[in-house]
Amino acid sequence: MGRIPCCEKDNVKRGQWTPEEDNKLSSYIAQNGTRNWRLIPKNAGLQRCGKSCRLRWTNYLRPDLKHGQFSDSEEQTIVKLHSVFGNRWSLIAAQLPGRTDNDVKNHWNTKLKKKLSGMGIDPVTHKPFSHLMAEIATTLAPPQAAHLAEAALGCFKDEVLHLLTKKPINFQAQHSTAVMGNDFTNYINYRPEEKEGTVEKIKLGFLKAMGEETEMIPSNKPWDSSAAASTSFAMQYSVLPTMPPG
DNA sequence: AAGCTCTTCAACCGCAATCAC
DNA sequence: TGTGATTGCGGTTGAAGAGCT
Repeated sequence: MGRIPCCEKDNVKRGQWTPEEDNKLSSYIAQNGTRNWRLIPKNAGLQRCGKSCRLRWTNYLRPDLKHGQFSDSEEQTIVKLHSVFGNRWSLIAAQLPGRTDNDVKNHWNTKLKKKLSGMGIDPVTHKPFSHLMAEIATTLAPPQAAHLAEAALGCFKDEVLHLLTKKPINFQAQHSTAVMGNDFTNYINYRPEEKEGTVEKIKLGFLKAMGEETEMIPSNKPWDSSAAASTSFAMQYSVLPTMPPG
């Protein structure tokens, strides 16, 4: 049996909308409203499925939509609401006049997620990665923790690699209005001095999780980034090499 | 200049919720 | 109250343009 299709796919055009189609749809809706999407394409003289018309109208043609860049305050709102509601895009978009759920979702996936990751914050839990690593390391017995930590590193390997090998993240600067505005300082509730501890916490957490001797690099020695790179890959594949000698 | 990769965002898909009868 | 139709939602895809080598 299977699902009943929402429309006859053979007779329906797909892909990008033309200005002519937009005009037809807009003028039809201006005169008749948006009742019964199934009939709208037929009545408006469009070879489109009703679902496609609804999407085009709600995401692009509606006169009350904003089409420009997201402002800093809009971004702050999205991040805050996402930390509470998760991927409930329509709920989040409802708090942003003129923005659609699709807009918010796209902006989150293409910009905000990366922004948070780059700041060392997990975009799913909204916690700093260092905290997640520490939680993994401290809440489980070593044998299970080792496997879970491996899995976690697989997920976060890009961010961890960034932390360990690329330029240090400047938490002070990241808290500034240049990135997320003043409110963001309150949103991430941790202190600038955590910068110093981030790498150490990750190393400690994994050493602990792996049941290794917690041999630490003396804090006055610089972290060898090439060794760090191989270390993080090694951790991904469950072999944790000895930390570089001091 | 050409080809490749990356990013963006409009559009599609399928499922779930809601509505109408 | 049950059932089919419609609408809403979130995940995913792919075309187009930008950037890089």
